[in-house]
Amino acid sequence: MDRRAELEERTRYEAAEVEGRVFAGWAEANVFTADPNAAGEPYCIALPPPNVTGSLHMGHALNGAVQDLLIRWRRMQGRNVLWQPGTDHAGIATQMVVERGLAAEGKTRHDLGRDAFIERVWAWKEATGSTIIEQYKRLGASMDYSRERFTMDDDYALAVQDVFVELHSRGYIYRDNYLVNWSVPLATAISDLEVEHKDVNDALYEVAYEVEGGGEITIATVRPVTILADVAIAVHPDDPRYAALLGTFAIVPMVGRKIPIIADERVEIEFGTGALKITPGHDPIDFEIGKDHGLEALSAIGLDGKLTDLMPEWEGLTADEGHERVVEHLRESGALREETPYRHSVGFCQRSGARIEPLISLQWFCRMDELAKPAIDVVKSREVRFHPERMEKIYLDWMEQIRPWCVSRQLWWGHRLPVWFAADGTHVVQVERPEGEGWEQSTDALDTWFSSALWPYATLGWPEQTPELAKWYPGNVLVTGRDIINLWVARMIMTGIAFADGLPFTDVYINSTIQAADGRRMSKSLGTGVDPLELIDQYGADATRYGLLKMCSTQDVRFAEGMIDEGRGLANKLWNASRLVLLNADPEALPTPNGLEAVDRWILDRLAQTIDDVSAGYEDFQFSAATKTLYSFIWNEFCDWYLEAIKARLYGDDVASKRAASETALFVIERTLGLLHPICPFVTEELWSFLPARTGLLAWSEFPTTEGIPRDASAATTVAAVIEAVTGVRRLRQDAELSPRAEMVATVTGDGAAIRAEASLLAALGAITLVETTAAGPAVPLPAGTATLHIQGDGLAGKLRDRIAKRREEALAEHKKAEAKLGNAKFVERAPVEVVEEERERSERFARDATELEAQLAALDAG
RNA sequence: GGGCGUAUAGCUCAGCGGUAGAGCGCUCGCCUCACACGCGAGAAGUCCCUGGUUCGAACCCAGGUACGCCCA
Repeated sequence: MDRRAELEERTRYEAAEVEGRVFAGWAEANVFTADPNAAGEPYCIALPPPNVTGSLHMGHALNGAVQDLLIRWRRMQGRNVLWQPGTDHAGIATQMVVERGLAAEGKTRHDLGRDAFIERVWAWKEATGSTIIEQYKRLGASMDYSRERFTMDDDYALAVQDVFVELHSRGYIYRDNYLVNWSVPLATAISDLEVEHKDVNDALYEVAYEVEGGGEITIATVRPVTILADVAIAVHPDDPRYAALLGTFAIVPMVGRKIPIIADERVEIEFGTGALKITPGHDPIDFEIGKDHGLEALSAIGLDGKLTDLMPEWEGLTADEGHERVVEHLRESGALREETPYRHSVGFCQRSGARIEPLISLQWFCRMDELAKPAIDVVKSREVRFHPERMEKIYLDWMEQIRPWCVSRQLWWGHRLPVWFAADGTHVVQVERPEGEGWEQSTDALDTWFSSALWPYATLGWPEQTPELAKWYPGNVLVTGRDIINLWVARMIMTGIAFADGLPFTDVYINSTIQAADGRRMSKSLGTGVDPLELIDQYGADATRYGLLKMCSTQDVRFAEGMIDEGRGLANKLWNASRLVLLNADPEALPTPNGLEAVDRWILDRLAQTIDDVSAGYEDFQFSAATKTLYSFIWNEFCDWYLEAIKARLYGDDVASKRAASETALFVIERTLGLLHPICPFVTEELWSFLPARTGLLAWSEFPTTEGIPRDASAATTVAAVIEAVTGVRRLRQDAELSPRAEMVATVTGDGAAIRAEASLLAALGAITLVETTAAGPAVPLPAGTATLHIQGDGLAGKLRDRIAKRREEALAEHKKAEAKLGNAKFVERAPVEVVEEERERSERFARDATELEAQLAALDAG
């Protein structure tokens, strides 16, 4: 079947039929493949590497749509683009996935041993690790898939180790016994950013401790089980209630330990009883206070989550069981004075959902303050810009009070620390195994975010000076979600400055968070998730991309499927508009307009404006605005008016007129496809293949500019008058209950030369025939302000009496409003002259309209 | 406890000093030779509340109310 017949047959745009084929075409032509030796100013985006265990969710889809828009747009502008894909190894998540598989076989990772387990993880990764990257293809993402990287690739792993060693040698990385966030089920430390805080209903217990030498002191606690590890009681130095007790000792209930009563300004006088039990082994503030006062840290709960031998008969109980026993014991002994419901915020492990135990353990930390300093400066100086701008506050707030980062994890899957222990317990930090016998590598793995912090340059081959690194680093843009700003954006900037000698990107676009339709968080566990792949199946990738980009501006949004549907509608509309033109255009016509009529000049003027607006939208990260501009141009201007206006010319016998219409329409379509391509790549590429005289793929074509497109304001005025006339006549037909296609005869009064010249346009669009007569009928005022269209027809005015009366009321009301403004001396005096002038015109126009309508009513009533 | 954001048509959202907008939904009329995933017409809004600034406020400022999110 030839292409024309094919186009005739395909009366709907079928995304499912097109997308796979078009994508394969791009792949075959290597459109996405980046070449460091190619010409063009470099432009680089590193895909924030999704978790290797993940599958595409709405956040990824939006994120991918934005990045692909930028990349396709820049590619069309002739930039040498690289969009770098890949995944991160997600230590905890991946280990959990593989352990679940083992559990199904009745095994644990300990049955296999570390090496065999890691082999098994690799096997899993080889089998399913590229799932999410494959899913990005469904979205049309034009990443260079040949460069897919993984944070555990051999050379990447070396880069990670180099950074660790370097940070250690600069004195940033150190090992210490410290209170960390401990996840009992995962048996590992986690960082502050992996802890989620939630409000929980607990109880506040007031417990009396005996004071040596008589009396007692009552403290308040939400975790009485930690009493077993108390090492002091602290009160505020200015608290008169306890001044006399300072320097004396209290006796810890149950265990009988003698502990000092000390003064510390960090105690809140108003909280509880004002006396704070100090348990450095289980609370961050207590840990600090304990350190400053030289107190020992005891642990009531061990790393296994069970009670230690501080109370030998309870050793091995779970923390919850221990809590019950302690409360029971305190109650029976009479030490428990008060138990009141208490709601407070508690940390939970993001991955396992378990309550975090703050526990002391020996971990590796990275001091961040010095790394943060230059990274703060580049944001404050706007070398790195956040979009929307206010997002930089989140970054700066965190960076300016940054704390040491616990980088070690007690996991098997991940980058093992380049730390080597000798038999005597001493250690060295270096990449290579040291010479000699008996060295054991640290069993700890690095926090996954430690390795992903290097993503923008380690994927380019750093620390080797590769052509890729030379070409694409520093990079341009990072597109991500707000929750990632501190986990990632901050760390990429910090390490980029410290190691790669430049910024990983200069713009950070934070995309909206998409909430479920009911305003809740979109999540699988809540069952509120929407699968973007299902949307792509149902509506097509173009529609999904369009909808996501339309939905998201600078604030969070509720998911609205209607926006996706709107995208589908637009794709179909563009498809059919193109069919109309391609199937009916002069076969000799090329997209180079000549011999233009007013409506042709009008649509070209509108096209030029659209090119400016869309380009500005892409440039300023205003993607939602760009989708709206394109929608209204394509649908409401090009289809609703221009195509309707030229149908008669396309079907008619006037060769020159048909030729001009064909050329103009083809030209507008050609440019529009280019403009829309970054948002809807599939339908535009498919249509491109049907254009006459095109070369190559749209994805590689030049992005439209306004160069050579004539601007014509007077054509815009004329067409606006025609549109007003046609709309007015349609309204009259509806009100008079005439057929929508009824031919109408009209006459123009007033200064109507421009509209008289467009008689054929009025006929084509509105079935209106202009005649010269003095008979006045129902009036349609035209926007030029001085011309009026009078519709001829027996009895027509009578049918329209209500409408005429209503319009008169409206005109009077508007006139009155304008007069009131003009009557205000201060307005006339202080408002800009244009505004006053405009108001004057409005007033006159409404007065004229009202008079005209009044006369018609009078004529009607006179019979 | 600290911070950020949002309240505009039935729904989801634009607009951010000078005549209240879109899509969907709704009402009415159309199978008009690109599209019924369509075409035409229409109804629908104390722009959260109270003050203030201004000739003029949905828009700026202050306070309040209600939601949402982030950080500790």
